Amino acid sequence: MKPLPITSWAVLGLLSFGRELSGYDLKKWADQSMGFFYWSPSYSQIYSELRRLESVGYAASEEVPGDIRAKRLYRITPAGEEALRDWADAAPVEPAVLKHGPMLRLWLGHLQEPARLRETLHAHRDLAEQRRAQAAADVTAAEVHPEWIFPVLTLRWAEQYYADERDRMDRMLAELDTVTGKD
Amino acid sequence: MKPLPITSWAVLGLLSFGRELSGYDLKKWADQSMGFFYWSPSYSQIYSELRRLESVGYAASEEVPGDIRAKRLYRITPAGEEALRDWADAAPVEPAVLKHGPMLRLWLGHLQEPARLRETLHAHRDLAEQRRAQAAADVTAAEVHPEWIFPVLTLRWAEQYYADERDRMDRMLAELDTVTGKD
DNA sequence: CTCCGATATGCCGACTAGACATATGACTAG
DNA sequence: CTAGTCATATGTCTAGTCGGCATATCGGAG
Repeated sequence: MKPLPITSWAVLGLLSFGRELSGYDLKKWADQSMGFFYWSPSYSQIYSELRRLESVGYAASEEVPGDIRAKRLYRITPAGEEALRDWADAAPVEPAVLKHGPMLRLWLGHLQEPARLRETLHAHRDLAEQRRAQAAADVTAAEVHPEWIFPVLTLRWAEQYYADERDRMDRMLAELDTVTGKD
Repeated sequence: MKPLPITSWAVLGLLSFGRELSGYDLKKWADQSMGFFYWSPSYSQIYSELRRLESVGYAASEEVPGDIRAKRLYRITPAGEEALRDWADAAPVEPAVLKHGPMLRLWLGHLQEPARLRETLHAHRDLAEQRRAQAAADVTAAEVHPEWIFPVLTLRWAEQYYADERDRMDRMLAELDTVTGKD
């Protein structure tokens, strides 16, 4: 019995809030609730993780005939809940990993027109502000549910994270002006 | 002729500073200089990227008999430099992606002892401070070379990034205390 | 009336990480 | 003095992951 990858536990974690979800629901909800601080696994990934979780007995599913087309709803099993708790308790926490495309571009700044570079960084700054606003709105919507306290904490964190990101970009743009002489 | 993945351009970018480097050198230098804001491609990845870059004519190499064992030094070709410039100018910049393990743990906070969770977040806080200090030291070492201005800008950004990360963790730990009643 | 987007699932190819394999000299702990 | 570990240097192999495409149907926009 080999250890499961983190993605498996993340998907099982989505199920651990007690709702029955289809693969499609799961993806949408993952994008919304974990998307601010963690990756968004692709649909294909989610569907194959669900099959794996079911095969090891951590999840169970049933076919539900829908209006448009049938779907399969998954729920966590008691065995799955126990395994998830054990994992959260014992597994080492890997450090945060960042893949920052705009910074990579800045690092290669000697290859580009300063004006073009500034455009790129400015677009990133605006995106950060959009995400901050979205996180702020999600906090407001979620904090009325006391059982979502931990997701709310991460949303508050995300709001600050994207505010910081926006402010760093503003400072970086100003610094870039002094370096390239505003040309 | 299909487009190359970003990693190819990142490796070519490492060569664009004009030095001749072995795959081993490249990995070490990538860890040091881009590691703060971008992933660190594995050795296997780097070696296969170098072979690909040479096969499309963007890099050239020569065998150098070393003291201990021979090594192969790569350099960028004029065609590679032009292709890299075109890429930097034209390719869309993908948004930054974060994979934040400690936040994932907080999101699943209902599964864990509050004390254990606090340990995890505190360890992450200390790691952020370490990285901030390292980035600050690298800024000092690199800013004496005027041709490294863009890498220096990204290092200054990284110093602020990890300072912000540290401060957010401090605030999050305080907030967690009020939520879980310091138990 | 046709095209597009949302629902819902899944395959396939390409990309990526990480463990391991190999070879050797230099340091270092018992 | 000798075994173990580290650094150099390159590479194979497995498993994990992403993104594009395929499929099917319904409702709304133009």
